[in-house]
Amino acid sequence: MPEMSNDSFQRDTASEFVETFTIARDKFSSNHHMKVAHFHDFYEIYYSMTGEKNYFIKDKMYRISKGDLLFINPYELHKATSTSRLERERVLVYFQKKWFGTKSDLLLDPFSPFCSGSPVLSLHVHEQRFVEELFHKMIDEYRSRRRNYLLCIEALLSELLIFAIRCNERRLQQPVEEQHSLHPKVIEVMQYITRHYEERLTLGLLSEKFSTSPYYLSRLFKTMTGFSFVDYIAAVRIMEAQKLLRDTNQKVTRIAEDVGFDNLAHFYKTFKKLSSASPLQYRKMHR
DNA sequence: GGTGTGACAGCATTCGCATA
DNA sequence: TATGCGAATGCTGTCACACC
Repeated sequence: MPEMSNDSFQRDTASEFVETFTIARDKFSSNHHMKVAHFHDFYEIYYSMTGEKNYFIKDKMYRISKGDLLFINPYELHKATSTSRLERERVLVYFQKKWFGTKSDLLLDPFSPFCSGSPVLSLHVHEQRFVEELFHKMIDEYRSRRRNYLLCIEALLSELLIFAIRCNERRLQQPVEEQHSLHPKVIEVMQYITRHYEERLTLGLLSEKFSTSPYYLSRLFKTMTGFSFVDYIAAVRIMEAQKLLRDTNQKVTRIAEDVGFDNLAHFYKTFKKLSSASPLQYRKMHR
């Protein structure tokens, strides 16, 4: 495996704005965590080179270790937490569907890890070498900015996706190994929040509804998902608000109300925290 | 009027620890 | 594994104000 560059870019915040394509390989200590539940409007591919971490995606927790490829769709809620004290090394690829042009059909392939089976592909050693070589070439092109480098990266990314689709197809034909599921109570609570985000939701109300202690529910939620009860509710509400801002012409005040915020000032603060833009700025950026 | 921000008080949530 | 308690933290709602 050739030595890759140590590029880095702003990461693990919902503020990332990726216009076309970004790639980076970086190292970071176990102290580094995503601070909040996290989602964005671009595709993400994560490759783990060393270390271990738990990755919460949508409503499941996955244990990620060396040689694992992870595929995250736009607007999919995710958050990573470290499980070891060791330094970790990873490659991250972010790209927009529109940039990927006609090849974006690969994203919708029935065997694409973006849309079928588990979002995690655990690679054998020879497969890891192949994928790392592709990443190395992508990073080299990305850094050098030589003539037609984006076309070259597009071809390399297509090769990576085709490889992933074939791996996934083979895997789906074999007996499925169950991923790390969340505690049933946590799943129930999450599903309830997703269906009732516009209502008033407190730890007290939900612990009563699901016959458990608020202390225990709060702790269980944090342990299982990596983020707190209130973080999750805020993320679900802001995702819905973003959807309404993109797809409708409703006023911000109305949207805030519709997604469950009693208080407008609080809505603005939470929206900015998770989207790094005010509601109207967000609407302009996504129209 | 609609949008956006800051200060502040009250209280819901989280954390650390203990117990069954 | 599940729960409870006290203390600390920080989220939430209210109000005031500025800008367009």
